[in-house]
Amino acid sequence: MLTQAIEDYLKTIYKLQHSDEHGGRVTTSVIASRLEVAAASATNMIKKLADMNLLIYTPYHGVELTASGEKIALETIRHHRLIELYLSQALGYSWDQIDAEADRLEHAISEEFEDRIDEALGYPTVGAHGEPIPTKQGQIDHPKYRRLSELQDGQSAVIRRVSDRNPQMLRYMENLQLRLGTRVEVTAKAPFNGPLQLKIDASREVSLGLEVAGSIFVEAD
Amino acid sequence: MLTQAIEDYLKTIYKLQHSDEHGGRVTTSVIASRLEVAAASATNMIKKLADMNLLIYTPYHGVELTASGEKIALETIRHHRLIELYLSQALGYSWDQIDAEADRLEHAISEEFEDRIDEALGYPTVGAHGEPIPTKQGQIDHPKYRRLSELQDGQSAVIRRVSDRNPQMLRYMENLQLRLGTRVEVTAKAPFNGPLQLKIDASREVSLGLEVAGSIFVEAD
DNA sequence: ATAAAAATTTAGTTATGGCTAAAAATATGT
DNA sequence: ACATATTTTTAGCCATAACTAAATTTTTAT
Repeated sequence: MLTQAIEDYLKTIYKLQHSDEHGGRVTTSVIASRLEVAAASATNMIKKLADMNLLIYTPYHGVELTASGEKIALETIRHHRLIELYLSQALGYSWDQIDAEADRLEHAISEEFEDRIDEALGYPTVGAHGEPIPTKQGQIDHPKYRRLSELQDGQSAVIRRVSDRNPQMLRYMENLQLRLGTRVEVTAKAPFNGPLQLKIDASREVSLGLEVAGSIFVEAD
Repeated sequence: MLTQAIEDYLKTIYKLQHSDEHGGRVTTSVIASRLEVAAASATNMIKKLADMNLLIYTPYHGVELTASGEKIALETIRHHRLIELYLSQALGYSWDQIDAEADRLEHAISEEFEDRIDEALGYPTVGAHGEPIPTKQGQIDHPKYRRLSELQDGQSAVIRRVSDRNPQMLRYMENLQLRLGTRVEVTAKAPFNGPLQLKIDASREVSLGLEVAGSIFVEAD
């Protein structure tokens, strides 16, 4: 019924719909590249999902999840984020390892498992990388944080979320002790898209490239 | 490469080879019925596994795992039993729930996950139902316990393993507080394969049917 | 406006792992 | 020993979900 592939597509489409990067338009090629499959494979699956009324498909123009498609996506995302948090809190996984493990486990766990780790974690609302965790009823809000790269010289902020796209980058951030809740202050900003100088926890100073700074989401004072 | 189906077949074949019930001969139909697939499906998979050198197949007569087939089977069984124990110890699952959950998770976890729960459990050698847990190197021993149903009137023994085949029966045992390590004494045995009278933990007395008693393995004094 | 480029879909293929029905081999009972 | 029953295999089919190559549609650039 609900195969792993279906859950993966719906989850990916949901995330694309709610990311600012593609202007709301979720096309075949973006889906395909995120899932690392050929565009033709994505077209096939999209048609199948449209037949199942999980999304609305306008050929050549993109897709949009229906209410039932979104429900399944949010359930999958909830599984993923609870598992990620459990791996890091209960089993000592590092930031860069949890996504890959959760990608496989999210399709294998029961509702029972979901409930038990939810309880063990104290009913968290935010995942290991700061993402919101949808409730069991499918409620979720998307707080709009600013990218660290957008801060002006002299501004101070607290890290609220980091992108989980690149494990190597996550490892780099972890080494710098850039964690959720960490206070950072931009002490200098080099021109021509140069790196920014950062004071971490009011103590250490580091120079941070824009790619990394753009992957860190902060709440400014 | 190693699909879920392959791991399931190898695990099942290993267990059948080491169970006393079928006299060592592991046939297509026994495999098929354990996995709840049609006999023709089992034949197909068996031929595939033989091509992969994971087992030796004598058409119309049965299969025997090769060293590499056994290695994969033991890794899968190790995953399964570690997960079962983790579910019951760390997440509070009951005896009857862990097998089904572990059946799905065993194919999804990484070596990292295996190592972490192994450590969290204190490197256990015995699973939640008393089964031996293969080592990472694939070592395992099969202690030969007697069935509670085989004990004579007046004999006393300690429960060392229970069959995990029937969840309802597991729930029944759990309700009676028949656990690993529980001391039991046969106080009476009804003739003509009748039930046996059991004193549990030197206190409560219950009457136990032979089917249940045959699913409990004990170490007699 | 239209030709070239890019994105998307269609058509056809592959691998996995099920299934049923029919054929063949093995086991059983008299 | 041999007819019947049972087990197993073969043959052919189906669904899932990937792929490449070719055709089609949309977008972009002149």
